[in-house]
Amino acid sequence: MATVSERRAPAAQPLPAAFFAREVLTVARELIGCVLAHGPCRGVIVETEAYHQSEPACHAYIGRTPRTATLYGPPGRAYVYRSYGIHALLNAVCEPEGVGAAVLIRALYPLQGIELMAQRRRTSDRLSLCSGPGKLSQALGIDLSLNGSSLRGGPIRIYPRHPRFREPELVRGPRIGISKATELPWRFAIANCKYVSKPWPWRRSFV
DNA sequence: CATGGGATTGACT
DNA sequence: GTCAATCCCATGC
Repeated sequence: MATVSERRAPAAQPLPAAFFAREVLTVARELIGCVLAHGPCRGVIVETEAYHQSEPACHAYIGRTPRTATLYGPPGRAYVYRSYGIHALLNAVCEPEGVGAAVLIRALYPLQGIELMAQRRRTSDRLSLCSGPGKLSQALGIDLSLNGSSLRGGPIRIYPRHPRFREPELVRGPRIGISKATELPWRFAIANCKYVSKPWPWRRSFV
């Protein structure tokens, strides 16, 4: 008879840089269900958006500047920037080095470190702990100093979806909070998930 | 050097 | 539904 330790899956390694070096839309889709960790806090990624230098909603659209240097750098690093003067938004840099592209992590299903998250967010409502890009950064303690850090060997890590969790059913739609390239359906989320930043007003479309 | 625009959120009408 | 908070950085003079 198999023991518990034999039955348990081996400890997962963070996603390799090669995972992020692919097309940003592919990475945005496949990051759904993966686990984001910082310190004692962990959560399942339930919502993402893709950004690419070829479209004007992406910061990298203007070319390489001090601000966008991280976006054009090697894949598998964190691009963290300040939004509206208040919030730190976390992205995963994608595509080969030299291409400006990233996936914005927009919402998590909290797994571990929930008490600390609640303390930082000043709420105990689990649904609103990480249901937005600014919220999840606050909950996990992610700030601008982590811009450029590795998502594999740095303080922030992203782990693959646990094998015993089945592949999530996804929905897809236009990105939120942007004024340019609003027609692109580059937002992804787990279908019917209550932990996303905003519900899907449109009819469900499967990926 | 001055200005303006946000990949958001929470409080309020 | 409206709106302000607040800061980094790109742009233009």
